[in-house]
Formats: sequence, structure tokens, C-alpha cells
Amino acid sequence: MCATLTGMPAAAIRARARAEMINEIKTIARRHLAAEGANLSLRAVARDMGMVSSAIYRYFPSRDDLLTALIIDGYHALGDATETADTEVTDRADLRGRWLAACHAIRRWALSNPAEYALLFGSPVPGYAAPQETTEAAARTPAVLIGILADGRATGALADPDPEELPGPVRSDLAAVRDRLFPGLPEALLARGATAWIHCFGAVSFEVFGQLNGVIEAREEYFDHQTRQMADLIGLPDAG
Amino acid sequence: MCATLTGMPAAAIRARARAEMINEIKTIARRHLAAEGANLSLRAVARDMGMVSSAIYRYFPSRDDLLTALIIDGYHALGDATETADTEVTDRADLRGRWLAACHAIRRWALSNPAEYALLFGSPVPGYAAPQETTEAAARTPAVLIGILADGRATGALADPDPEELPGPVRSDLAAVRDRLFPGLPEALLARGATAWIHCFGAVSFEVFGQLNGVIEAREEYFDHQTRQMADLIGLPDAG
DNA sequence: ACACATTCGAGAGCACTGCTCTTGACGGCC
DNA sequence: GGCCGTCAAGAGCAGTGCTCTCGAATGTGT
Repeated sequence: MCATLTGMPAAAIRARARAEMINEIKTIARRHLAAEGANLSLRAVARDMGMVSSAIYRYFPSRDDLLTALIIDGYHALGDATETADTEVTDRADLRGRWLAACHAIRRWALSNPAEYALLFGSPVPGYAAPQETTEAAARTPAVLIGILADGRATGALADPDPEELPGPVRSDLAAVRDRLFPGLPEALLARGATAWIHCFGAVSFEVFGQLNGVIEAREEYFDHQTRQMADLIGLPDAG
Repeated sequence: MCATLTGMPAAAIRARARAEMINEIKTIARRHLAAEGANLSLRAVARDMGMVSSAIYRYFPSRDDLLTALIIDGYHALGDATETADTEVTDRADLRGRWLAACHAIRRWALSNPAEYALLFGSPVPGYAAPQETTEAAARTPAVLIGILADGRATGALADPDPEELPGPVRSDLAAVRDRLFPGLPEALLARGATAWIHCFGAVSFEVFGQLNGVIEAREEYFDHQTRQMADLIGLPDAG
């Protein structure tokens, strides 16, 4: 292995070791997160790595920075899961199928990674303000959902809702989002998509945060049913 | 004041002092919760009371028990707010008006008590399992919402949705809830109400947990708009 | 009236946390 | 060989939840 490294400048190999170290810290931190929930202990992570706690601070200046890194990774993981679920629907014109696939992917990811999901969408940490990078990564998941609607409008499958159904201030807020991310999309269609996305988030949070305990047992069917109701609200047509 | 107490048996006056102590602890704990978020410190509460931390354990066997008490209080406060908002609508036949009033009351309470709201509906504490008492208190708020639908069905204002729109397992889960709380209500109507309630929870959580930051500024109008969309989904008629 | 039991607050102490600062060991670069 | 940046280690600070023991009240039974 030295053979492969001799050619590299010293700075590069150091940077490489550093990156691997950061990755290992994040991996172990994720494991702790999954096992014990949000109160992540730097010392415990350090113990698992056979290091002393102060050494972690060489790589993350504070616990919050570690959490930020995990949050960004989480948003990307969720975004990836949602994107692939959408792209795996071969019939691109099947808007409802794509919508359902994306929503189910969100739910599945959340159930597989409840602690990370709680980190992303649960109660915010008191003193913690999400830096700009997180909001960019966070936008990926709703972007997939709204993208389905944009596709539908582009092909004429989705009619433009009456813009008058939106209150003025809401319309201009949404217009700003539209201009940034989905040029040409009518605000009212964006609003319907946002409502459905917020419902999806609510349904997943309800389940992951335990509010469904003792009430609904057929969780997946229930989620599917609700998602279909919301697809109706958006006006997503059945396939074919 | 001794005059008012001399007649009481000693046990009663002790119990009274104890109850006042418990109330003061909860009040101060709530203040800390509002100021610094979920990581409530028993020692800080004790300091504010001029007591030593171990004395708190005379009244609450653990921090989790204090949290449980705060959670139950919170559910009741939210339930009260929602109930009064509904009952204050004088035209009891105005189902949509009652629904909107209740949802707005939920949002207002959450915005006024974000830390308590996070305690109720945010990420669950890792080792913490909500005892039975909390779920009873928790049921009050959705009960108000579903009660509006039950009223509408009783007066014939709300038609029964097609029961076939529900998957079998979901239907039997909901039937169990119905038999416990809303006898006679069709499962499909209950399902629509639950979907709208879950959306309401999602919209409020989205706002309280900061996911709307930098995206929507006209928060109240936006919430109102979404709630009206959901009222349409339920089939709530306009007033009159 | 005296002894007993209960209740309560205080204090010390344990094991743990995030974080800071200092120290000493490496390993390339001039 | 000397210099400098990088790194891990250790001690230490202030804080946490929680347990245990102690002394001081206070009301009760004899």
C-alpha cells in the first residue's frame, strides 16, 4: 500500500487519513444515535474508537458541528431514497404512481432511521440554529415531490388550478419559491403539492414519534390510504 | 390564616402543602422549558426554588416523572384551548367555521408554548415510554375535531362516505377507535377526520420546528389556506 | 409527657457529560 | 539537525441525574 501512496504529496495523504477519520466518527455517531436516541455523547463515540474524548475535537469543533454533519448526511440520504424511488417508476407518465412511490420511500427511510429522522424533523435542539447548508440539503426531498407535479404540468396531465384560491401573501411567498426552484409552475399547484408534502411529513412523524401506538396497527395500509387521499386533493390522475 | 387551617386534619394540610410544592416545581420547570428547550435541568429548577436538587426527589421520583406530569398538563392545556375555541363558535351548524376555529386554536397554542408543544409532539425522549395517562389526555384534542364531524353527521349535514374507500385492516383499526370514542360514526368519515388532524399536526409542527423558515412568511394565512383545503377534503360545507 | 414514626431539606458523593488547555510524540521540510 | 504543523493524551472545570445518609422538624399513640 505504500507503493500506491509514495507518489502522493504528504498533504494529500494526510487529508485522506483525516477524511477517513471523520467518516469513522460519523459512522459510529450514527450507530450511537440509532441505539440511544438524540442525546449523542462525544465521549462514548471516542470510547468506541479507542480514543480519548478530546481527540474528537481535532475533527469536529463541537458536538453541534458533528450533529450538523449528521443532519446534512441525513437529508441527503433521505433525498437519495426519495429520488431513486421516483426514478424507478418506469412509466414516467404515471404521476400518481410516482407520487405514491416517493411518499412510501420517505416513510420507509424514516422507519429505518428513526433517530436520524427525529434529528431532521423533530424538535429542534434549543441553542442550535440550522446553518444554510442544511436547508439546501433539506430541499431535495420536497423537490422530488414538486418535480412530479412539474412534470405533470409540462405534459398537460395536470391542469392549472385557479390562482384565486390562494390568499395574496401566500401566493407571493410561493412565487418566490417557484422562481428559485420550479420556474413556470403555477403557485396554486405548488401550494397543493406543499400541502400534500406537509401531510406526508405529518403522517410519517405521527408514526415514527409514536402517536399511532395503540390506535392504528395496519400502519403501511393506513399511510397508503392517506397518501392516496392527498393525491386526490392534488388532482393526480390514475395511471393510464 | 391559621384560623382556616386549625379545623383541618394534619394529613390534609400536609397534602395541601405538598400539592402546592408540586405545582411550584411544575411552574418553574415550565418556565425553564420555555427558556431553554427540552433539556430540562432538575438542579436548575431546584436552584430557582432555593432548594437543593435532592429535595426535588421528594416530589418527583425522577426527571422523567416530572416530564410526564408536564406532558399531561400540556395535553390538557391544548385540549382546553381547542375545546373552548370550538364551543365559542355560536353557530353550531357552521361545521367549517368550528373546524377552522379548532385548528387555529391548536396552532396558536403551539406557537405560544413551543417548548411544551415539542414535548408533546416532537421527537420522543430515548428511554421514555409514555404511560397510559398521557394517551388519554392526548386524545382530547383530536376528539374535539372528530366531534365536529360527528355533530355534522348527526344533523345530516355530512354525508357518509363510501366505506369501500378504506382498506380492510385500516377499517377495523378505525372501527375499534370509533367504538371506543365515537359510537355510530362511519369509519370512512373518521378516516377523513384523522387525515385532516394529522395534516394539522404536520402543518403546526412544520412551523414550530422551523421548517418554514425562509420559505413562507405569511404563516397564519398559509395555515388557514391549508386548513381550508383539508376541510374541502373532509367535505365540510360552507356556513349557512 | 414522653417515645415513636413520618416527612422533609441539606449535604456528600458517584458516574457521567461537553469542553478547554497543556503536554509530549510523531513526521515531513528547509 | 532544527523547525513546524498535526495529532492523541491527560488533567481539569463546571455541569448533569440520582442515591444515600443525616438532622430537624412535626404529628401520633400510649
